[in-house]
Amino acid sequence: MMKHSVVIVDDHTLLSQAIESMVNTFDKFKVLYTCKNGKELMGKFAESAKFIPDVVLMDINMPIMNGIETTEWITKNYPDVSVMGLSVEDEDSTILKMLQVGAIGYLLKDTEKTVLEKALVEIVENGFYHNKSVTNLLLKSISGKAKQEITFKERELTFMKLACTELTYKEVADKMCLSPKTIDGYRDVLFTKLNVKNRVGLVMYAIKNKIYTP
Amino acid sequence: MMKHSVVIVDDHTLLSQAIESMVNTFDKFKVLYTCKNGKELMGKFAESAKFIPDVVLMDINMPIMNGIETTEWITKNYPDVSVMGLSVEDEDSTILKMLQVGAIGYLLKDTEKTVLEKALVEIVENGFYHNKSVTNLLLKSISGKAKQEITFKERELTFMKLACTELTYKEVADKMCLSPKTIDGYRDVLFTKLNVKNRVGLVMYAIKNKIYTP
DNA sequence: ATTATTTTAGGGGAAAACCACCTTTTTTAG
DNA sequence: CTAAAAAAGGTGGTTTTCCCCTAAAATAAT
Repeated sequence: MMKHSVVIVDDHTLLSQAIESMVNTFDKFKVLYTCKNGKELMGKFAESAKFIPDVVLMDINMPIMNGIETTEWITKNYPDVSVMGLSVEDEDSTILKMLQVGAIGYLLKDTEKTVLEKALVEIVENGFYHNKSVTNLLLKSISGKAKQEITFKERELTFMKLACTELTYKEVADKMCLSPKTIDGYRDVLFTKLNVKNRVGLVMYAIKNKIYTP
Repeated sequence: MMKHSVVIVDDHTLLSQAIESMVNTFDKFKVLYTCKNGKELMGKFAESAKFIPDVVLMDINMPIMNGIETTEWITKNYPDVSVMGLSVEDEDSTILKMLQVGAIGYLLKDTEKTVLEKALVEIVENGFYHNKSVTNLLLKSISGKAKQEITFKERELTFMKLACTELTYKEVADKMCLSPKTIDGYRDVLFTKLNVKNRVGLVMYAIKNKIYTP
């Protein structure tokens, strides 16, 4: 029997190679190659049809081109390739986003070896894999409990980043070449929009949502 | 030839099992078992002498009992066991701390498979492994450039954590059953000690140093 | 061209945060 | 037992933040 081909995308070389070793112990699967980011994967795909696998195991947190963008690109241009998300974080919004852009399954990094194998088998045989947490998440999402996206204007993002520093609002206004009163306005809008009470709340929101990275 | 035994400690099951698969492909090494945290490892060591390996591959960021504490315990009680740190983060202070408590080497998670194998070989043959970044770090440390530890009292830590919330200092004082003026004092001491100008600076310090986790 | 809408800006006031300096109590160490 | 250090509390003041409300200017839509 022909083994199914797998490609692993993860910026941590050791991890991707370790997962490679593991996948290679599975009966029905073999690793074609590994990549450090989405860009590298795009290059491979373009290079030759031989480099297009059955399944991609995709880490979410990568520099250069992250898992979500890359997954979107794959499912759009190579709909026959199944993408499975792989991440240490189990934030609802991240998982949902992956599924929205076409990932066919999602695994947290602290799952058992056998679970990964079963997931891979299900993907190539049934075309999908959902573990319980994803199912629960989907249910939550459908029943409308998953919070809707909050979007920000460019200026608001700039302001938020500066609010995460030791600058006073007056100094922030200087940096942005605006009147302090305008900054006052941005702050008030964001406080309402994000439902926070003060600057610390704003800072926490920015960090939790990766608008500002400490 | 007898293979050297390796134990992997990492809270992410998939990763530890993946690394297990990889190590098992090395000629001279085989994995005895894997653990999810330091506590589990202590249990194993106590259970039977058969569970004491030649080398421990230790992740730093773990719940329950972290890599540093665990390493300290191992080197103190089982000096014949070599511990090698393994982490995604390359913060100077973390690596130094690992070496201080007796780790015999340190690898970032984005190293090549062959590097890991070479490191393991060096450890069992020469008794140590140092890659270039660790060497540089040691040089920096010796030349006194590595910043000295700042320590905190229990109260200060509690205060810092509460300062990272949307509570006002008055509310923080209530929570800690202290006068607002005492809180004022804590704040002033910390501002000076950490060289920050305002509450946002304090919050950032707490997050960067994992005193508060968002 | 005339509405909307968004962006920017401002006044005034209350609360919170910040800062410098001082006193008392409790702990710790010699 | 006592000197020193650390912790806790206090005065009084300045600056910053926060919040309500209004409005000109720029942009987009009809």
